[in-house]
Amino acid sequence: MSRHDISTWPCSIARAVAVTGDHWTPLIMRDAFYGLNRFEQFQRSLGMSRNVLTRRLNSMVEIGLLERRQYSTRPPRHEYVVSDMGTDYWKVLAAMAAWSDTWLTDETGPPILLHHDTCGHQTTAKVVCAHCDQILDLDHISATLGPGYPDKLESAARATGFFRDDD
Amino acid sequence: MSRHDISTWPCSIARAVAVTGDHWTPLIMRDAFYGLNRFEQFQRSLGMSRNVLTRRLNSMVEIGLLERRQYSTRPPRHEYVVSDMGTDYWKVLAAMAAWSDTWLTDETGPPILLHHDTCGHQTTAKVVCAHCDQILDLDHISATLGPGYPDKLESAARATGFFRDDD
DNA sequence: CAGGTGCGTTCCGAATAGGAACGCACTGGA
DNA sequence: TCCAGTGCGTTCCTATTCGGAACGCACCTG
Repeated sequence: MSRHDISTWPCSIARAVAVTGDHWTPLIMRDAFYGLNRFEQFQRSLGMSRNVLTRRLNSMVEIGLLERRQYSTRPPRHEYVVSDMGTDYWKVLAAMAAWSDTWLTDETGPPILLHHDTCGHQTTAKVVCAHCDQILDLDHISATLGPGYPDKLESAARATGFFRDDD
Repeated sequence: MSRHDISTWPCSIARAVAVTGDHWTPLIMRDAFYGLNRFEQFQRSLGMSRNVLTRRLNSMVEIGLLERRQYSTRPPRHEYVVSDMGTDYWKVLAAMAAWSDTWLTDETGPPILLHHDTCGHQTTAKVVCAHCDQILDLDHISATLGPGYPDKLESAARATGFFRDDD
């Protein structure tokens, strides 16, 4: 593990990046949400190297984003279905798509539109406060050290000035 | 460019991944949101290789996530400040942190808590429909081809069965 | 029995990341 | 004036990963 291991940092974002922060994982999840679940489908859809896909699928199963399910015993064949953890990752992709459609789209408009069947309208994702439903504006957010922050690093973290005192 | 170029795919997620989908960009943005804006600060905070940081900062400026601003002429020194595009990327990180705190946290709890100054409560991000404010549940979302979808690929896309017809 | 499909594995060359050292312009203190 | 320290990169080398092509193997289908 000479490669950087950020999965144990006391930072939610670092932990998320450690498991989903490569080029393929979000795209594999996207395809899985679209209903793809077999090796060959992912490979054809993404055009990625087969050995890399093997590795990625294995680690996504290990992480818990996907579950490997056998659909044939002879020959043994598996499909990869989205777990609860994986389903919840949808919100990250939705936020990403909303950002992308705002900032990376040319004048022709977004390539794909989302339709919210519940309300019947075309939609994009909005990220709001889980408590008051207001948009989570960076200017009105502050961070405090949480229970999972390692004690031994606490004083160093406070020295950065990032964090307000706990209430 | 023998390396895979996904930035021109007709997919909002692929485009987002193409520009922010490496290990460091989300973490640099996090630090920038915390108020860091100089080379040395990022390097110390993240412990990453200096040449990689140079490359990443340059491409983030080129993409538009950060703006390079000179704060000293002799010697020429720049700082990297978050652009509007970068500020809006906050929602992706917030969604990522919410996901991470749900699924990647051990029993001690999340390392960092967010406090929403507007409503005065501790909070996490929630991803909702921009139109009706209901949670964007994957089961109630369908996709349609948007105006930016390349015509030449349209029939192939429809053949996948992913997309409902446009209204 | 020949060809096709599904799912990998293996091998190799190319690209990238990481680490350490260096360069250079300035600053601040002795 | 000199010397250490800081800020911001660049350069060079090695370790790792990626992409692509080929191969293997078990089945199915005509």
